[in-house]
Amino acid sequence: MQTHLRHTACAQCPVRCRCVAAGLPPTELGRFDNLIEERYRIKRGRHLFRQGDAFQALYAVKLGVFKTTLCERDGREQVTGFRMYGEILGLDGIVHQHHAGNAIALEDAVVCKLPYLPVAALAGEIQVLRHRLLEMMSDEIVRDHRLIMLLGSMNASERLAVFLMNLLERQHARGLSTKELILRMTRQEIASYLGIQLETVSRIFSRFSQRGLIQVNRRHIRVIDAHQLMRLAS
Amino acid sequence: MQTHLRHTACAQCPVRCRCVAAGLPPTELGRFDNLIEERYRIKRGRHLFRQGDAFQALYAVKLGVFKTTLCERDGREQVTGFRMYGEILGLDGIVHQHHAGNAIALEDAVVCKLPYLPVAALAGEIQVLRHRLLEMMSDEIVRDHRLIMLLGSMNASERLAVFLMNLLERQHARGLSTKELILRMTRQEIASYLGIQLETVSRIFSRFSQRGLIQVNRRHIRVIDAHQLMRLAS
DNA sequence: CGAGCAGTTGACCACTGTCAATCTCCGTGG
DNA sequence: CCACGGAGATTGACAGTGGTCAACTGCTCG
Repeated sequence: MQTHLRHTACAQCPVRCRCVAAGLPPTELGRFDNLIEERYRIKRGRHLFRQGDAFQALYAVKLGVFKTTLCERDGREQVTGFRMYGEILGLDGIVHQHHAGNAIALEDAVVCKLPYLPVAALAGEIQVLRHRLLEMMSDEIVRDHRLIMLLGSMNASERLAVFLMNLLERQHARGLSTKELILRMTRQEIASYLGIQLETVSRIFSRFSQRGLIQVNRRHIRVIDAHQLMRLAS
Repeated sequence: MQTHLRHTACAQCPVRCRCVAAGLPPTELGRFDNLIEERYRIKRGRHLFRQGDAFQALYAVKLGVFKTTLCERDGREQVTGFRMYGEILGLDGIVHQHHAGNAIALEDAVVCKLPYLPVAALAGEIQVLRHRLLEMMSDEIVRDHRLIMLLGSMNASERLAVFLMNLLERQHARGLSTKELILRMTRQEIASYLGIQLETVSRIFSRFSQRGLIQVNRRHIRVIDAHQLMRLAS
């Protein structure tokens, strides 16, 4: 499932500013770094962890994109989020010591394993780390609430517009294009995330395209009228 | 908006076992207790805090029920949760130092104000408190994910069945009746929370009633066939 | 090069939303 | 004490968004 990677110091990590280690002064960064035993390469389509697995660590995405999902007894799968580099996976495992959902790589990915107990212990000593940890959890809660609002009160077009704007925003924050999008997920996965059917996703992409808001070619999206799209996302 | 209350020690608090202070040994409970300057009485319908307010503290519900909501620019309001005693409000304010949503009392309520920075500082020293804090945030994330699953993949009847079972569960955990429910919220608030219309809530209550699953009298629900209801909630 | 998965599009219809009328409490004030 | 007003809840009629089923296309990858 996973391939080991040679250790690379946090100090050299290009996504440190988004990670749990953000803001740590050099001396303490070293202590944090020592806790990270392993970095993994996860192949596209493989699980980083599964619902019900014993919880041992949080994971920081260094490269690639993951989807997080929940499975019902009856087999229905709900996508609860997409995580790209600099974001954290596994926060929902802390309460019950078991992962509450799945994390699956949408493309070949690399993660750092942050063993929970040692990190939490270090957070006792280092104030910056402690606040950062609480901040990241709070951030996840805020994002979840926004998704709840989307699912609870928007129609299909609004949902898709919000979804696109959100991806563009995250690309922008990472210094990437704000016009071009390469979707890492299938229509099915987008649909599940947005609480609609895959056919509806497809139809609305087509409608947006006809109205001159975007150009669609399978996973490749080019934004033509960002302003109009923003208005739709209200 | 708020009325001050005389200080009551955490050691005597009947809901301590559910609070952030759960599991603290007596000596350290005193230190925690010292941080809590104030306890408030909130009248029904009043805000505990508003979206955008500066974030200073978390709040533990001692008595009563709150709804948490998010407001859109266009005035749409989405209910994101209901909190009863022993639960925590305000965790979404930590990231941006501003409350990300509203908290409104559905009946006369009492809360303890837990000033964030002092509590976080104490969490640096007391391991139990630190873990408890992280646990409660993780718990909120898990609950949000379950709501996302409900909103993303269930039909209206399933949503209402899950809602009822969830309330019953929480009552059970608190030693209250598992057959009788007094709803503290309006049909409109239930509807918003479940991502449907209030008329749909009303219709499905009627349908459940006709099928002999429950008896409905406005805010008063009596469960007749819990097993069947559970099955619906799948 | 072929199989199979991903995506698009059409036809049809059901669930739920919308609008409106009515009913039932409950609190307030004459 | 009763009448009145208003908010909350129920119910009906109708309409529309989005779900379902099915056919078809075109990548992509082994």
